[in-house]
Amino acid sequence: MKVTIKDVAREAGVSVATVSRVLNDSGPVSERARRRIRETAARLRYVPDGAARSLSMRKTNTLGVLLPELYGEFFSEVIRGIDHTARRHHHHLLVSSSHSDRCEIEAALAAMRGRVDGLILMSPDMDAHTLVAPLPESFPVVLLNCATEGGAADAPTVDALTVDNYGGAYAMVRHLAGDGRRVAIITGGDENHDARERLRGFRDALRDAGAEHRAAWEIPGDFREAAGFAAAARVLALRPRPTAIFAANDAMAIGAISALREAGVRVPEDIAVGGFDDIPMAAYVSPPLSSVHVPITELGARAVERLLHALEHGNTHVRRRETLPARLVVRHSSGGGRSEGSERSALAPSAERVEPLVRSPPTRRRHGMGHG
Amino acid sequence: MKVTIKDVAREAGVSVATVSRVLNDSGPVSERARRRIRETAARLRYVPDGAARSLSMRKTNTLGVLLPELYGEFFSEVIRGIDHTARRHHHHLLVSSSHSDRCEIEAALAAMRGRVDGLILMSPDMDAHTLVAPLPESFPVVLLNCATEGGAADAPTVDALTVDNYGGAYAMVRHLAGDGRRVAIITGGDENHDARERLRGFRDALRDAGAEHRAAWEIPGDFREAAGFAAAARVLALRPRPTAIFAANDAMAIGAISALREAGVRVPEDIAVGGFDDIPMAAYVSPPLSSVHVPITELGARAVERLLHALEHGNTHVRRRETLPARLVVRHSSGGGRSEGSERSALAPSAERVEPLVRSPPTRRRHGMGHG
DNA sequence: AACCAGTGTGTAACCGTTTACACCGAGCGC
DNA sequence: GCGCTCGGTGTAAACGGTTACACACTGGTT
Repeated sequence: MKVTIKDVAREAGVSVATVSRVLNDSGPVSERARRRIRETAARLRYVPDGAARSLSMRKTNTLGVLLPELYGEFFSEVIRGIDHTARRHHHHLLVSSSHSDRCEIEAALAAMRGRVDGLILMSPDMDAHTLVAPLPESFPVVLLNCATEGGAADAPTVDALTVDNYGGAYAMVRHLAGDGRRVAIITGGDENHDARERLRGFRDALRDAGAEHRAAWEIPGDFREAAGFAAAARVLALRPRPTAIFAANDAMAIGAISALREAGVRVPEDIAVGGFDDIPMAAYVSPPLSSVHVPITELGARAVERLLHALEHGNTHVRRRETLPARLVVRHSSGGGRSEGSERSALAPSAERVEPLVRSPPTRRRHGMGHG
Repeated sequence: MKVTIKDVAREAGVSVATVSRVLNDSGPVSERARRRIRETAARLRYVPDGAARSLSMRKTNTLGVLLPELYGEFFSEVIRGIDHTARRHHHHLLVSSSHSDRCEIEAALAAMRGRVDGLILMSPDMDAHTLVAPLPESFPVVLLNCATEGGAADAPTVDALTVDNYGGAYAMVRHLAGDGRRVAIITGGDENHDARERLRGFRDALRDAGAEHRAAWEIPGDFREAAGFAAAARVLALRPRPTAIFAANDAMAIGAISALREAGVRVPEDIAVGGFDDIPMAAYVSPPLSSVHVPITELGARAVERLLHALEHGNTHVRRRETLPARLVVRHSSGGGRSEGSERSALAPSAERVEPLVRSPPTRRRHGMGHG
């Protein structure tokens, strides 16, 4: 069928060991043989078989990536960070989407056995510990945005990375409540770890701000635009009516703004709106959406670095849980920035106020949209 | 180290062959042995090794996917279609990004040998035939949006899928020129296959419409937002000034609209703008952007189906080149749809006119943006 | 009684690599 | 001349599965 190392060896008049040594630069080979083998391999178009190599070396140079989905602005950016870092370290990516389904995750995990050296797992809807428990102790795993119940907080049993959902939500809600507004939240579901943390930040911020807080102001959502639309309608029916809405992600915030606009409610004059994630579209909607910027790409990049580190040290390193900072980005939907009519405001995020650091948004966006 | 099939066999008091037969449902095994093996395998948490399996069966159940990038609205949607279809057929995905660099592509191709059963390759910037030429004849490949110079048009040497760049551009330019407008184009680069086809559609549409056409009205771009911004400035300096701009993709169209707005030029009254791709953001910018909708997700899905078909038939099937239709979507930036101020127009694509079919945009978007 | 079909099982070859080990010269100090 | 190291090479055993083949046993035909 295909041309194997034996074909090359026979053709070049040497043994397979010598061919292997030349191709991997392992062990001494005479210059003459070296040249002839190189030439033969090129002529025969020989390419070593990955599966055989992996089996023999017990190393695949491949990282498994298991995300809830593979598309959408959020996951896309995660993958970007993962891909970029992995390829820099000459590793391949075996990706799969779990659809947050326990069976699918378990199946994917089983299927990856022997095909990957380590795993990056993102599963915000499920307890990750029970998922990775069946895996052998020596198998390196990095968790992304997962609830990690097991182990003490300062000595986790598995590596984990999170963005600062709590802190970001806290900052946003303090900002929204700052003008004496009554703040409602559209949540992201009870099962979701990110959603729970953001809700916790919301509650603590209101408490610390001395602002009023009612259970009815916590409207359930599911991270999708439609939920934001529906939830905003419910907010409008509340008495006293909240004067600010914190949506647990940007998609729901955008849905909420749609609903408010249809109802003739002005944003931000009547009701201010804030989101979470700072997806690229946030700066483009009208009015430009205040949000919490999370370093999504960096999250993926750091995950790969941690995984490779574990690989190098035989997974004997000390496990850590790391939280990446989130930054408040104030645009017009919460009263900051420039008014809607002026110049590029709806199209370019030139008028945003960022805390505490200044970001440079156009670069990222300009690269992200083109194709080909 | 890990638990292998031999461990299971020893523990269950049978031979490896029997264990293998049970786990794969191949060949007859007594009910008693079957039960004991199942129980033992579960107790030992045995999971077969993928690499060993691939090597032995000469089948990996994995598809290679090589794209210019892995992120951004466009590629993200392609991956979505690929992932969804592949997992439905129980195949895994080994993905890689090429950055349109010849060396990287060749390296990735080599690395995939023995790890994948077939390949989906998207490389709009490069002649794909010279890329896949080194691959063995028996290795199935599906090209996406590639220039395929080799072979007669009706008997291509390799499977290929494209979207109707020419037809979509043609429809858009006929639409823009319909009101007697002078249409300029912002191109996507000479090397890019998609860009070339869209330029061809532009030229033919102007010719068929009997509209004026000048070489100076073809402004070079590169598919990125910044290029659209710069190109629009150049358009404004032309005399007579064009009254419509066809940007070869949406990212450049959005950049162009920014530039026009900064210059105080009204869109669409003074200059109408049309894009290409219909990325999710297109309906959200202000004014909502007319574009050409391409079935990106379906492109990925079809590619997988073609690949699996080739796999089933030992790659002996007859190669085909297929073109997926593109649809004109008229929104306000080209004079269609509702005016900017009314209701949800800037936020929801409720006011768009679609030809020839009606699409249902909210569904896709609502799923695409959330995370978790 | 010889034959055959069919079921259940084990042995061993094979998939395409890497690599431990053995071996053989050559060069060199003693 | 003897033992040494050391560069260069080949042989064969892994790696962890699948599977062709042989074989044993059972029960029903001829």
